[in-house]
Amino acid sequence: MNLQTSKQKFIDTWGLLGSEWGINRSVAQVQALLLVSTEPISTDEIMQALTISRGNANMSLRQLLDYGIIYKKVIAGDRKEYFIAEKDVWKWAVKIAMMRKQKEIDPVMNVLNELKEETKKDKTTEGKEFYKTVNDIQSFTEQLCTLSDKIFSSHRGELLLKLLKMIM
Amino acid sequence: MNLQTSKQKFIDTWGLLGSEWGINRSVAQVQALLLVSTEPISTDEIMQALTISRGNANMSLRQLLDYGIIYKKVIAGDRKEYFIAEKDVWKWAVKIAMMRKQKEIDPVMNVLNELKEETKKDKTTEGKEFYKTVNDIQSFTEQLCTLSDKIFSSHRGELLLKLLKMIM
DNA sequence: TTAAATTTTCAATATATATTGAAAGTTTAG
DNA sequence: CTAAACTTTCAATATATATTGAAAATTTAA
Repeated sequence: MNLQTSKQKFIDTWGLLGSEWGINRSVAQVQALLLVSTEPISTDEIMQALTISRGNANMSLRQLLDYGIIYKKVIAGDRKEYFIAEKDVWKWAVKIAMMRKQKEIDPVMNVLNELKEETKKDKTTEGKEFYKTVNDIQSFTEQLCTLSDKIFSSHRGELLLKLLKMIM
Repeated sequence: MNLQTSKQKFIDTWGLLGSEWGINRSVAQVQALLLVSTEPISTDEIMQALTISRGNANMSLRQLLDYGIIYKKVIAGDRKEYFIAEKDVWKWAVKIAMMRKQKEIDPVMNVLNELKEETKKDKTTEGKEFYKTVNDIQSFTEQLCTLSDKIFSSHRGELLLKLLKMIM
């Protein structure tokens, strides 16, 4: 298998994983393509490499720029925009995790807190059971978020390595 | 807001979160409904409570049973099947995490390992760069999986609590 | 047995999500 | 300025995913 085929396999696999985890396939593929590109590439090159439309390529690039996991790169003497990927896995993984937490976990946590507040004073068995269920999920999630915040906010995972050593 | 309304809000929120993370909305809602039910409930009651079809209710229940996060409950003198949820958040969270790792992460890790194997001997700059990219992702993921395995395999999160204390 | 109750299956259908592509908007070289 | 190069937008369309519902299969009470 040659390198180009390997790169294609990487792009396809990454796209599939994304779609299984609620990240648009094209977006994941564009990130993958940029990750395995040695040179900055333009929208036209992305369209060609992934056989996607200009609109799709543009929207995927904007989303990745918003996430802060790819960058624009100016090429002297060329009007086109070129793009490169953040290559440090830690950096981009942290950004994706933070973004998804903020966009999807935090709103759920807010609802759970509201539900706790609303049922706190309910003294029926049913009310107390509901409160407990919500509270269990809420405090479990909070613990996981706290731990992952700590791990991700420590530079380049030194904390993770320390923790791994500690518990092995 | 009364308890029934709160329960409905919980079910809706849980269904939305599921769909954002690649878990079928109905499946997530059925789990949520069982989590907030004080009594075992039947397929018909689920259909009515969530206004979903018999086929959908049945398939969602089978999936949750497969995951091992809900159980069948026999009610004496009744031919119908009744269902209850695993209420221990740790237990069901671990099962969901393990299942998704096996189904979605492990196959990706296998591809990454294959790609490393295929490009290990490539001595071109491009080949070495690709190898590094794949290796970075692969070893990062491996570290996270190792840590989460340790946390999740320790009973009811005592390890998580220990880790949290340690790093605060 | 057998027939009513219950569960399962899956082709048809509906819904949600992703993608296209061309028109509109913006930027820049000359 | 202005026209070509380039980017963005978004209604139309295509694709993927979820859901239905009725027929088939299975189970069980009598």
